[in-house]
Order: sequence, then C-alpha cells, then structure tokens
Amino acid sequence: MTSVAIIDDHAMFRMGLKYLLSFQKDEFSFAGEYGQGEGAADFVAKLKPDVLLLDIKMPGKDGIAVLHEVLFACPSQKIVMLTTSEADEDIYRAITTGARGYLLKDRDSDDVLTAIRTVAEGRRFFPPAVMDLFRRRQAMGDMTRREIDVLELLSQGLSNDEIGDNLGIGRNGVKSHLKNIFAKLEVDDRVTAATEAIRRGFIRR
Amino acid sequence: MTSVAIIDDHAMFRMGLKYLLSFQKDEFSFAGEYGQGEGAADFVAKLKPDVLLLDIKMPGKDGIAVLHEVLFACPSQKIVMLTTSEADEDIYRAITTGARGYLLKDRDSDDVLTAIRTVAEGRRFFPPAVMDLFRRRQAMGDMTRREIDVLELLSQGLSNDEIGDNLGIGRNGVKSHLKNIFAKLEVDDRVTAATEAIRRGFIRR
DNA sequence: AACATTACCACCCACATGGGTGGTGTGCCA
DNA sequence: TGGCACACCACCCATGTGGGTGGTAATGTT
Repeated sequence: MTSVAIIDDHAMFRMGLKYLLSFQKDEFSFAGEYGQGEGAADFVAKLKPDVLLLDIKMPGKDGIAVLHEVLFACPSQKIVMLTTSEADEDIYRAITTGARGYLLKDRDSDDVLTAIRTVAEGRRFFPPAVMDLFRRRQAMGDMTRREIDVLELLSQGLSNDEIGDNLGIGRNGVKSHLKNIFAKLEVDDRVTAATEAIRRGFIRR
Repeated sequence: MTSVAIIDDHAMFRMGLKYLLSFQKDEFSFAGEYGQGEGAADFVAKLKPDVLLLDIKMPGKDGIAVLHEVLFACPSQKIVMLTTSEADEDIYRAITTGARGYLLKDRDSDDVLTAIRTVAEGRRFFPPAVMDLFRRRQAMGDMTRREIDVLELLSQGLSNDEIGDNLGIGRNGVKSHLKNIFAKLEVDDRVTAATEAIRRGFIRR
C-alpha cells in the first residue's frame, strides 16, 4: 500500500488526484493535500507519505524551493514533480536536486499512476520530452549569478548603460556579460535573449 | 438539476471537476468531458449541457476558437471559461464573444461551484481580478492585424528591415507600425514590447 | 462631403547595439 | 604554481533603433 500526498495550489487538481486514487483503493491511499509552498515542508515532515506529488508554479514559495527543503530534512523522500512548466531550468533544478519523477500536466497526466508506481518501487520516472529538455539544458552550461542579473534587467527593457548603473558596473562590463549570455542561449539579439530566458525559466515574467 | 460538461486537456483537472460535482449530486450532474479543442463543438452540440466549462490553452484548437464555434451553433449556451490565462487578450476575447463566466484556475478555483450556480441562473460571474484585466484591455484599443504581424516577427528577434522583407513593406512602414504598437502597449523599446505582447496574449510564445 | 482609421513611405538625427580584438584582477581547485 | 572560470574594462566600427516631422492613398463611418 502506497501513501500519496500532493502539494499544488490548484484545488481542482488536488481533487483530481484524490478521485484518481480512489479507484485504486487497494494499491494507493491518499495521505493528504496542501495548497501552497509556505509551510509545505512541515506538512510533508508530519505526513511522511511514500510518494509526494509537487507542483512548481505556486504563489509565494515555489515548488523547487519546497523540493530543497523537503529533501534537506529527508533525503530519501520520493518526490514526483507534477507541473505545467516546460522550462528547462525548472526541469534541470528538479532533477539535479533529487526529484525522482517529472510529469508535464498537459502532456503526461495520464501517466500519473505509472509514475507513482515506478517511483514508489525506487526507480525514476522521466518521460522522453522531459529528458530531452534536461539534456538540452545540461549541454548549455550554467548561467552565472551576474548573467542572471543582467538578463533580469534586460528583459525589463533597460539599455546597457541603465543595466550597468543598476549593477554598479560600466557599459563594457554589461556588453561582456551579454556576449556570454547570447552564446549560451544561442541567440544574437537582446529581444530573443529576453524571450528565450523567460521561456527557459532563467528569469520569471 | 444542472448538467455540467468540461473541455480541458488536463485529465486530472477533468477528474477534479467530476469529483467536486459528485458531492452535490442533488444539484449537479456531470454531463461529460472532452480533452481537446478539435471536435469540441460537436461534443457540446450532442450533449447540450446546461453549463460548459472551457479551458483556453489547449493543443491544436484553443478554447477561444471553441467558444466561437459553440456560440455560433447555439448562442444561448452558458459557458464558463476556466483557465490559467491571465492574458488580457484572452479575457477580452472570451467576454466580448459571450462567455458568461471567467475563472482563473490558480486564484479562483474554489469559486467553481459558485460560478456554475450563478451562470446556470442566467447571471454572469467575473471575479474582480478578471474585470480589472478586462477594463485595462478595453482602455487600450485594438491591435490591428498588421500590428500583430509586426509583433510576431519582432518577438522572434528580427530587425526592422527583416520584418519589412517578411511583410513585403519597407523599413519605414515597419517603424510606423512600431510607433503605434509602442503607444498601445505603453512601452518605448522593442524588448518590452515583445515581452508585454506575449504576457498580454497578443502573440503566443 | 467630412472625418477617422489603417497602411504605408521619406528624411533627419542622436544614440544604442552587436561584433571584433584585446586587456586586468580575483578566487578557486589541482 | 598553473590553469581556469568569472567579472570587469577599453577602443573601434558598421549597423540598428527610436524619436521627430512630415506625407499619400485606400478604406471605411457618420
């Protein structure tokens, strides 16, 4: 008997899981649900479910932060990320910090039970689409702290001079960072850099 | 007794609704579910539910297109949009084409039953956050077909010359459109124009 | 007939951008 | 002690951008 808990800000989604599990009463039990990132780690610590389903995009504290907290307190906790986020960065962080599964709600939500079963047995569950995005992200190399700072300001429409002012460096420093950013994102202009950085999850909004 | 159907590509979400309604068996009946935009209008025509819940972001045909089709065939159909999309453009199109309700999954999903009840009674249901976005969009004026074309190419990182080549016009024509676009979006550079246009739903991705 | 909207174009100008080539200093890991 | 990633800077240069002011011509609407 496998106990399953879910952390997701969508009430309907939590209910969907409860309903889904209710058809497999001999195999799974619904351990509990929680609707936000804040306090989620405590919730998990008390419940100790066999498998935890965890959403990424939540108001306040996001799922990646919760993932860190939960695994810090209990490294053996089995966690499946269940989210709409196709951002390579989210997938990369989730897998590298120790999630055992990652499902895209829109594409793979039929696989939920399979994922839970697989992870409960101690194996990993990552659909091909997820692995593709993970590998792409891995091939890219890391974005440094400073590069993220630049991207953040760039995406707000600031000029190189303005970005420099904000970061306390000169325009040449900014241009230098931009050169590296462009190379990593494989783009050659700031508009695409901004949209790609958002799409890939390096910056939010 | 109110019959309710749902069109949403998220299997879990559809289950959530089924589960939710199952607690109110004397008030609501679950008429059916459908997982994509393609063929959704026929599905509704056959079922004729009292209230239809309709997601916007679906692969292939999106919810706004389905909304049009369904209301064209049956203008009295009561429809509640139930989506994560906070894009003013989606909200604007949904309301102006005749949706009776609009709920944000992440913020208002507790209101689902209230929304269904309200709409079933023939009234409208739009939460304050939705109305705010609607009014903001209304105040802005429409984006013309040509302006959307320019935005689309702009967001792909093309220069004004390249955009002109793609549209068969000169750089001056492009600049002229851009001037109007900037004014409507209340921005003054192409990076912000691109990110805002995406965020507000004028262009996808 | 008067007007607004949309779609385009021309010319000017100050400034920003992206590419290039090069350099310095710091901290880290081996 | 060497090597490497990182953060930053300098200078050059062709091209792009955003702002301005102006124009034409085809569609409407009233």
